[in-house]
Amino acid sequence: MLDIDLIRRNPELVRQALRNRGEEAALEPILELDSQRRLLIHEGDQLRARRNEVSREIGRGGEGKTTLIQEMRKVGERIKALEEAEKALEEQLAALLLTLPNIPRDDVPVGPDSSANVVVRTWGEPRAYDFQPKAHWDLNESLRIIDFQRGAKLSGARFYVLRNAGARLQRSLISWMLDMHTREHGYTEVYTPTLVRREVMQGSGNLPKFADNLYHDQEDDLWLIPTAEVTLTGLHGDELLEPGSLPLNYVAYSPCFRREKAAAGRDTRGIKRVHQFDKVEMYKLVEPEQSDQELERLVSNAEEVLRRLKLAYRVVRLCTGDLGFPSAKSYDLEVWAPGCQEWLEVSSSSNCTDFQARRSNIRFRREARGAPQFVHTLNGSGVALPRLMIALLETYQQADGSVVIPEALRPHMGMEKISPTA
RNA sequence: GGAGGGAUCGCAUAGUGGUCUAGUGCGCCCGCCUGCUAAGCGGGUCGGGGGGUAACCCCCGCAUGGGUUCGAAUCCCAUUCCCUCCGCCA
Repeated sequence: MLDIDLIRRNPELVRQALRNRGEEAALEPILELDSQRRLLIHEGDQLRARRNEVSREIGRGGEGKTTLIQEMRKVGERIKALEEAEKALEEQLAALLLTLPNIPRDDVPVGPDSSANVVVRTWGEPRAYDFQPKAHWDLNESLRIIDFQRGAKLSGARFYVLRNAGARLQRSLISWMLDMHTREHGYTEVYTPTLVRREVMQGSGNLPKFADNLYHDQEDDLWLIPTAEVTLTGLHGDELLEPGSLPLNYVAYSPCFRREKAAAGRDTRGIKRVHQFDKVEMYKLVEPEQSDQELERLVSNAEEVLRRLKLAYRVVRLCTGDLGFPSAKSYDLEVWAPGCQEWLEVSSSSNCTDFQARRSNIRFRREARGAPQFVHTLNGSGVALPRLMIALLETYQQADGSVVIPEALRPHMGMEKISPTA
């Protein structure tokens, strides 16, 4: 949510910022509703002040009570009418404000779409092969650790079953990443619900605009999270954090659910794009001055996962047109998958500034007597599992169809190699 | 799913229609005093919104939403959450 005060004071700045994202925002209706709203508030406040005063007078038993009571009955009716009108305006205003995305940071390259993204660095060399590396779905023909048929039998297209070393690999990666982020990077591990109330989904920015991509239980109006970012945003919702509580650094493992309606027909082979996947998510709540530098740290924490697995990757700075709805600045990590010959997005780290904090009402106080202020929130995958596993399987495949487990993961995995099964 | 109890300022509590402009204690902040600390003394201490150049003024908020009333923390209705017990259950 954008600051209504900013829109009021500097609509041109907001308009241009959103235009850079490819969004033509209609700010006039917002400004119009806002000024109407303030007129109503003003009149209502004055009438309430008068009623309070007169009621006190009546209580003291002054003369002319009956006329005053008559008069106040009228005033009460007017107040009620004003309150109803005010409520309606506020709902309309909120509905409009909730559809505006965040304003990009100044150093975000301006561009229309992913073609204008900038590769800021690459790490590692893609391995050289003396055979033709296979895509993971072909590798899987002999490994048989991903069961697509039975996934579809259970739940339909874009669902899969992991078995044997496949399931074990995923579990090891989760635990290994959580250990790294908690023990070495200073994050606190949390485990959150996977179903959330509507307001929580709205707080992170997924509702109202992206209902299409979410699974929803109608009976209880609960929503399946597409990422733990949702619950980590809501975690401190409606809280006023005491001085000294920031920064807060969280890491959470969770399943993620996405309907992927917009990508129907794309990436249908393998496990690159699925309806349910697991992810380890990092999340920070920080003071506003810290958020830019914290984003760099967050990215580097995510990179560490790939470095230790010795996977070739690149860091991409997203341009204005490619930013996610709540993000002011984002980096993606893309890992090289030699089988499908593709850079796979395994992580996206964003500085959401005060956008989610406003929607979720997360504030802090600098000093004991200080005025409350919105925190800045950041999120970054650390990292998403299916694509990480694609990269691992494809990168470490051998000519005989086996896959060598990278050194760093062996203690957790308890094996050195995944071999084809009969 | 059933029965009962509860939700007031950071914490603890007072408050059962107008003197509540929500009191008191603890905690916290600022002073004073004092070798230091503690104690003591004095003052202050919530959030949101509106108006005003400002000093400041006003409105709203006692879980949430409605209702009754000139006036609601207080009365009525509904909902949510927490606790206890019963039933069911990984």
